[in-house]
Amino acid sequence: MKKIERPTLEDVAVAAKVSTATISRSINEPEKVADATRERIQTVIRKLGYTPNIGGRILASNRSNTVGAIIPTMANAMFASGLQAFQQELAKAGVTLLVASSGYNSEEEFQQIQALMAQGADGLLLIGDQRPQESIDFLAMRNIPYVISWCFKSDSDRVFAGFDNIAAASSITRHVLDLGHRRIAMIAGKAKDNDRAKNRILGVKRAVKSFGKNAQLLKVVEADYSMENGGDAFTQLMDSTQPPTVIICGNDVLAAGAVVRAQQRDINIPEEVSITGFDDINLATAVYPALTTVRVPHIDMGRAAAKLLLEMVSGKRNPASVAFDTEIISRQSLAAPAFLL
Amino acid sequence: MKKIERPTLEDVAVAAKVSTATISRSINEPEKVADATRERIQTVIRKLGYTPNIGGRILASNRSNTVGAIIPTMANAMFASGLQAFQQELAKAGVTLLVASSGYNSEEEFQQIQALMAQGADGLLLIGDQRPQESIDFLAMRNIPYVISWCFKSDSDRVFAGFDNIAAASSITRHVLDLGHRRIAMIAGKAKDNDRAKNRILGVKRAVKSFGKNAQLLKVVEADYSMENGGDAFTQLMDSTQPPTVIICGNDVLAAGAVVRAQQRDINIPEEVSITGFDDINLATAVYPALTTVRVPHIDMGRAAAKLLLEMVSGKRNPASVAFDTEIISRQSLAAPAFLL
DNA sequence: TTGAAAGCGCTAACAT
DNA sequence: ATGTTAGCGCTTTCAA
Repeated sequence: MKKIERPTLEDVAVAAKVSTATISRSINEPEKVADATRERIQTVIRKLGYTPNIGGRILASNRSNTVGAIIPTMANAMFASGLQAFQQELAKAGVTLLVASSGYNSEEEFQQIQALMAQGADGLLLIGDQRPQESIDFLAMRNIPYVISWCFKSDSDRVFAGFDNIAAASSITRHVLDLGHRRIAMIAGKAKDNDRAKNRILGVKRAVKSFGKNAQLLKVVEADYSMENGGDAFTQLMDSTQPPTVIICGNDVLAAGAVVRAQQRDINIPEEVSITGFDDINLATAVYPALTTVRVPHIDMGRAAAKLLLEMVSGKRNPASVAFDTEIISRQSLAAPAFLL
Repeated sequence: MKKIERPTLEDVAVAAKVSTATISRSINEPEKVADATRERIQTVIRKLGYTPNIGGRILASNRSNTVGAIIPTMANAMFASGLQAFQQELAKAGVTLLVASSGYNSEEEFQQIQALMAQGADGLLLIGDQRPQESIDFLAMRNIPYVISWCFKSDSDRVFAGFDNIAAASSITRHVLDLGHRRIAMIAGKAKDNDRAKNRILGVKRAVKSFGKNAQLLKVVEADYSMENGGDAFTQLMDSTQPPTVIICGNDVLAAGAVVRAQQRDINIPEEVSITGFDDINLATAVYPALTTVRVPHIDMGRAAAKLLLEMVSGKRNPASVAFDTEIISRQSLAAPAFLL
């Protein structure tokens, strides 16, 4: 079987008896081509099975119609639905998505930034606002547009599509305090290289502090995001000499792990200790009792990030960052502390 | 601030006083360049901040070093960790990943196949072996290598990195029968456009049938993958005049939904009815009681798929498909039926 | 081991 | 509305 040569613009041009420029136009700016011509070209394209060579296109237009996303991990549901929304929004604009994962590691993220840029990404989606100067400088030097999601800063020249982690963590903490809890503990994500984890800790600390002397944050345990680790942290907290009446978790995976462990150890939630989550993923409603948690607008963030990035890629200078509200979803894992009941 | 022109191979060549060909070689086939020359070139490259223009590279080499993956959805954990493994394996080979989602819809998948190929993907990862002839022909016509994951066929010219859904479903069904269950129901994924769902149903049917007259598959309810739908299907099944003693679910999300619903309705699992899952994702251990389920080798599949695809992209004709075993993970949602206890 | 040079297929500025 | 044409930056023979 002979290898069939792939048709080029030139072939189409010859067959349709027009110039290559007209073919190019009829593909990229159809409205600039006469209807009759366009239809004739369409027919020829279909007959020849022509598809543009992406290399030629990128080379000539200096645009790849591709953007990259670097997320900490795809292995849990946390980023998945936001990423999906991001991709779908891009697809509408004919832009495709390159993905890479950093494993919550700044060095690895830097590698992936370079890799995606080397692949010609026109823009980048990054998670969180904490990265080494090296990465920031690199992005600036290469002048590539990027938007940051999962966090928000108002006083920054960077562009965000996210929410205020400090405020969100403070609000769930205040909610917990309002219910009467005074002895609070936290199971947080590892704060290293992770400003979301860091800020959630900060938010809890601030809310407790500003509540006054009566309330205290007994302990903050940091753990990598997994149910197992959440369970271990729970054990550690409950076995301490002064156990908390509520445990605020930096994420639903950790919280779910804590709830499951409580069950195994026959500790009643929320009677003996309350637990709260963060993110509102599937897991939150799977555990028993279901998690009271902070709902994060995954889908909206993904969509907004895509829109912003698309604008920036097509030349808009400094689009306004967008901040989303979070919402406390009340379920059964949180109640007033026992001594009040 | 003046826009700095991005340096090209030519610039590097001039600065290093060699030809562009040598620079190109020192990047792509370093061993073919004298050590001294290579080092000199390296220095210049760093000084100028040179990075290759991807368009030029693709155009000249006719290779994009990019592969695409089209998965039904990123919005649940099912495909996430396999995709992550796939990407990481690719990254080792300097290949980047384009992703798109099809929403379990063949037509949409076809669109995405075209989109990713138009973006120059050198190869494709597809989920499942069921797609319209249109898609198959298109892939064949364009002669693009692709591997199929999440299922397996031995008598096919396509390349698979997956497992046998029929066998896996049969094995959990036999396990259930061995425990003494005779009245079985199933909550399956929607079979349309989804051969994994279809084959899992088939596997259950076959195992029940070959067990003989005593056992019967009362009913198969199809539902889109969500906990809510799983719960609704559970209700429907339990409210029927002849409720089952065990419900085999086509996926952990559906099973988790069923377990949660049982809790809400105060139906004891596994005393009143047993439930089994499929996939072994996080959710399986979050619900109470934890799901007895079929473990699918997500990570291994992702890795194997990447290796196969990489081979095919670099010219290997027909690498051997790889089949993985699944494993039944026993937890607490499955027990012998009440009348045997 | 290195260099010269011919494209790769497309877009976009300009001309008509 | 359409055509002409000059590159875009790189890889890859072929020759030296």
